[in-house]
Amino acid sequence: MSKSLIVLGPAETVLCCPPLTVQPLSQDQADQVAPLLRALADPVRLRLMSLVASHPGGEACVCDLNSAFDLSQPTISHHLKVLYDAGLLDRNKRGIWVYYRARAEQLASLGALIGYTAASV
Amino acid sequence: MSKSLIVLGPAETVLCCPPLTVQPLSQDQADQVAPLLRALADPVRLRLMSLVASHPGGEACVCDLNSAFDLSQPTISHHLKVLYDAGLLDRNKRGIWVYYRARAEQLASLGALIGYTAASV
DNA sequence: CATAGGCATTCACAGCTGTCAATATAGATA
DNA sequence: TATCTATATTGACAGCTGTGAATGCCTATG
Repeated sequence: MSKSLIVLGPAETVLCCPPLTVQPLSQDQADQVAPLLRALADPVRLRLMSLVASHPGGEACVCDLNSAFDLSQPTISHHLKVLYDAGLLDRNKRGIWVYYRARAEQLASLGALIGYTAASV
Repeated sequence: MSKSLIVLGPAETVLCCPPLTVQPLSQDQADQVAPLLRALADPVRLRLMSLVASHPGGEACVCDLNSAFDLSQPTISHHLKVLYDAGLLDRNKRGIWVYYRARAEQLASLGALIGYTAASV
């Protein structure tokens, strides 16, 4: 029930909300949360997110990500940008290479919003 | 890490997956999960979902849902169908009225997949 | 400098999505 | 049966989305 302040995107701020099962979302809240889900709601971006999030060190180089897909480099770059703009990935350029890091707090917030239950399936 | 069998849609079955942060999703897994997120990734459907899920009794009548939006009845019906087809809502017709119920297990699975963390923000 | 490699951006296009008006369907009731 | 009410379906359309080809930008290294 306690509302938590989470950081969104390069410099945005969003006041988030209790779990779906606890209280109806306001239209404003829904308008803030939906873009995060939209960003995740694509098979390629889901795989990108899990590749980055589960990578040793919590970071993955784009060079590694490109090779995991049968898609063009611009397409992968586009998907990474969508995740970054949504505030789900951090970007970090070191030398020639660009590294992305998952924002665990954002994922945790989203997860708690959607299904906050101790009982497993 | 343990894979759990969850029920999807009117009669579908889906083998689900460990949290994004634990292990990369396979393409097949991503293809199965993405539609669920797509269904949720709309402000209207998010509000519909939370209205139903947080309704006393866990059930909500369409007649109540329509009045909560500034949208036409067919549009609400369309969004409910999307959530139903994705396996996130159950439908139940009693007399003239139709009641929808949230599938808590599905929401819990999705939530655990996205952000399974004890640490709050 | 100049060149090469890693990644982002632009442009273009087919396919999908949210919306409403019109219409259909199903159940209750007269 | 006829009619009314609640919900679903169909058809149409503007706007968005995922994709690749071509190109640009930055950084390291000759």
